[in-house]
Amino acid sequence: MAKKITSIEDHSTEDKIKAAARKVFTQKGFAAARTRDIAVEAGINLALLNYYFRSKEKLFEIVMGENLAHFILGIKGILYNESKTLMEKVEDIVENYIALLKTHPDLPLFILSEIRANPERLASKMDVKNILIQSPFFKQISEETKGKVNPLHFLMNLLGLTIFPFIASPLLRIIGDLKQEDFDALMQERKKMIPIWVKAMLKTK
Amino acid sequence: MAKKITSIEDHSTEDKIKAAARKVFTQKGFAAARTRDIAVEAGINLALLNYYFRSKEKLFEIVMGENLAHFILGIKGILYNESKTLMEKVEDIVENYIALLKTHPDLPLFILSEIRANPERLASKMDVKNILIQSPFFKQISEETKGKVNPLHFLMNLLGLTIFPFIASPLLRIIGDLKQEDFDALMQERKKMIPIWVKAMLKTK
DNA sequence: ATTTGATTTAATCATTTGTTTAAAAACATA
DNA sequence: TATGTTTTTAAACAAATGATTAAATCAAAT
Repeated sequence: MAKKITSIEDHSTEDKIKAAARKVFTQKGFAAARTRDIAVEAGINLALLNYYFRSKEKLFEIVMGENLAHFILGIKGILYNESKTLMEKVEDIVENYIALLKTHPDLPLFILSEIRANPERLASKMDVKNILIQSPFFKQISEETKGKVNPLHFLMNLLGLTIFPFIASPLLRIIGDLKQEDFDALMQERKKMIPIWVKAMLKTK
Repeated sequence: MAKKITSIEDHSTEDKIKAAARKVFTQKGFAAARTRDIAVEAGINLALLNYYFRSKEKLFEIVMGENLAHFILGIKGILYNESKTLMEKVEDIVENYIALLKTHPDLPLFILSEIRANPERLASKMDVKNILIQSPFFKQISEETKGKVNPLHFLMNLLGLTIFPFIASPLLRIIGDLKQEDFDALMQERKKMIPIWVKAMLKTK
């Protein structure tokens, strides 16, 4: 197989291809992405793509895996922190995701689209489930709300408030006549507001 | 051009193709959808697709247009109702969308994915913007909250809470070990809860 | 310097896929 | 029935696209 000695150098051919693939796949999705686009973006010969990663499919699996890890494992540290309250973790999660999505806005739509297009691909990553439900964070939702709130509702609310605006940003930007910087400013406001809103929601009922 | 007299009959070839196209496009997206898949789904000869609708692109435009109309114009009546309060309209919108998405769960992801893939296609539908911001609903947000709430935040919250769970349903169903009926039940609960949550959020400064 | 293995290139292949064509079949009308 | 029109079919085409091949180049080791 292909092996690179230049692990210090981040501009190895392999890494250039992977970076280009991440960009093209994430922007256009698997089906619309052309291996030739990836090659051009990486500035390499088309055949090198297959030389280093056997196939478009294999390359995609790698990019998708890293994207998923970036997205989900990124908050694992927060979920498993033993010394913070539920609301402190909410603040951390919101802050983490809004920062991440500012630089990688089309990560959520990419992940969710590809899961819909190919649900079985996710099956192998089902440990996602355990990472979440076994976390102290998940227990805290039940405990600190004394069972009055379904943890799934809590999760949907938190993620819906945080992630949805990025997914719908093209529409929202048209509706609100927003430049990129205006949109970013709105998201910064949400960093502060979402924890407050979530707290208010918890007090109902 | 192709014209059908059998407007009573909903099983004209043209309608069969359109129905099949809606199904395949909405499920797989434009790029991954194969004209042959559509033909098989419709039970017609492949060439008929081009006979009735010049091209895959043209057929897609029609399906997308109808999907968009279904999704956005569907709530126009609610937005422009002159006799209901803001919160009554929130209830109506939530009810409308949860009912719609129960039968058409992949409508939002389809629309948002294709807008991302091809933003200029939406440009023509920019009246979406005016339909919204000129509506009594939009004015009510400012009035009934005395300018304390940015209408865009209000909109993101309402739609995020309502629509996001459907977009993320494959992940949520894995996390929560939910059968389709369990998920539907959760969404029914949200019908009642979201207006309550939104009201609580409005009270926070 | 030569050899050896890894990397890169240009060219080509095989398949998929949107579309077209030409003829057949079905239909309507006189 | 005869005639013209619409609809349907089977076959084929051309372009796009993922993948492969064989030769060239490069780098390191002997």
